[in-house]
Amino acid sequence: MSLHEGLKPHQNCANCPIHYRAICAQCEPDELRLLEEIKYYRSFEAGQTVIWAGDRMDFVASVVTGVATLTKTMEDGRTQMVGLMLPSDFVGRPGRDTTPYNVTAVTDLLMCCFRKKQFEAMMIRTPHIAHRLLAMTLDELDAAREWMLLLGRKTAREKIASLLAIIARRDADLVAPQHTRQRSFDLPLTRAAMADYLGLTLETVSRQVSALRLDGVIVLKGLRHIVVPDIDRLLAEAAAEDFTDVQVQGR
Amino acid sequence: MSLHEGLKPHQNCANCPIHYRAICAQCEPDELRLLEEIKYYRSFEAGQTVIWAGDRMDFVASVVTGVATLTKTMEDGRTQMVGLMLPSDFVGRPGRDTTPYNVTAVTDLLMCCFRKKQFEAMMIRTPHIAHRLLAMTLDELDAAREWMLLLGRKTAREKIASLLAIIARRDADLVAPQHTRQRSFDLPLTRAAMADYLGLTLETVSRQVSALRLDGVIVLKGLRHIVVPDIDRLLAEAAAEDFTDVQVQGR
DNA sequence: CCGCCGCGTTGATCTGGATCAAGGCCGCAA
DNA sequence: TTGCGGCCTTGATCCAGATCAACGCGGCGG
Repeated sequence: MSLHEGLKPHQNCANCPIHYRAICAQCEPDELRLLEEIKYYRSFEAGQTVIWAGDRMDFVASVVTGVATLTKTMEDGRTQMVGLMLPSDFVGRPGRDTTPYNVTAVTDLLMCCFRKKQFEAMMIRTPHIAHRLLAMTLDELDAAREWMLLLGRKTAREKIASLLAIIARRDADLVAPQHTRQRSFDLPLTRAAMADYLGLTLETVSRQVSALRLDGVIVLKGLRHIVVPDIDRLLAEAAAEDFTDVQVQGR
Repeated sequence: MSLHEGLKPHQNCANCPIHYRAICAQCEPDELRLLEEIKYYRSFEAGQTVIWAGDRMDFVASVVTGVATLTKTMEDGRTQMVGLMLPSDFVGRPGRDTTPYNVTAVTDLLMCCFRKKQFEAMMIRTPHIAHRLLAMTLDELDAAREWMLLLGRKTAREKIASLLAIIARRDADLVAPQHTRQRSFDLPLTRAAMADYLGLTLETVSRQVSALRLDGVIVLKGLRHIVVPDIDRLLAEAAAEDFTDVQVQGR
């Protein structure tokens, strides 16, 4: 699918696939019209870097389609993913002009951007945007803290199961809610990216994915498509007591 | 020091020790007067739980003096600290009525509280508060992401050094800025709490603290008071390239 | 004075995941 | 067709940190 084909359908915010959960979700029609005037789209190919840590960032943006990651890297090369940005997530920080992490497109990526200056001005005029940004930031903070529990205390197997559960859920949210226990989705990450996410090595990721497959928790169709026969089983493997609750009330 | 002695001096927000960096930092005098009317103090003794994960939380609060922790616990008892709240930090989430983590006083603790309902009403009327809360939440998110790097990729020794560096910095911020390389501070956490913070066991914490002491990176005066002869040496041990930058621009 | 308890240290051993190494699969370009 | 590069898997070995265990120290209540 070409990226340019993706552009046209969303010129109008009203048909935008992420409108109901993005930064603009609470905007009134007139506010939306203002946003529509200043927005512009940027697309990135899989693997491209959107912005480097420490660089000047003069825009903020919503992920429209595709997946981006935020990563931190130490001088010696150790890297840790600190954010997985899926459609509707918001990237950038009003009131600061450099990013503290790399932003990378891991799949082809379409972003809805606003010049930071203009966006900041909007924020002051339209409280709905500031309000929505606060709510989204608080959600991100909760997610980051959940992730800290994962990084600090979960086993490799639990980490893998948790990641799969998160992606399965976010994927399910985008389409109709499902009432069966079966889920299936495409894994947007390489083994190396999963390792960076989970604080593991890619070998360990590979081994644990194999183990979950051998134990029947997941079924692989090709390398990247995953079928989960029983989502509850996966959640149990993730040791995620309160996943359902937290995520549901989250957004 | 009795907790009640602590109450009187801050009845007036203007003399409050955390006023310049807490949620109320950007308030105009008239806004401050409104806050002053609805605020109330609560104090907790070291070890007391402020609120349990999942419980209804009908207030939000600033830490005035003392230290509190946010922790998450799995059914099998594994626990991970997900927030270390020092004076001026803000606890609670407007727009949600339960906490997803335990809040515990690790030292004697004084909090400046607001009923959530009233606070939410204030937020709508006074944009300075909403604005400040957004900035503080974004800072928290950055700190959480820094912490994720620590949990996912740092060695035990680096973790300890990082924690000591964070506390040394926050402590230094509260008093006059220091231009010597030497720092000293009281460690407000037990070995077990440090372990929960860092995703380690308390034995490993104990061993690594000893190792840093034997290597001359830190000097212990009693169990809890720590002298850092050369803060740059400690930062190097923490593998914290950008600590200074990030924290300075942070608040 | 004794015994207990909370907190910390230190030692011995074990193990989950890292590291090092080899090879498989697939798409693509020459 | 061959060769190559990206991605993934699997095996062998190693080691940082967990686990299990013992003990030290100071405060406190009997």
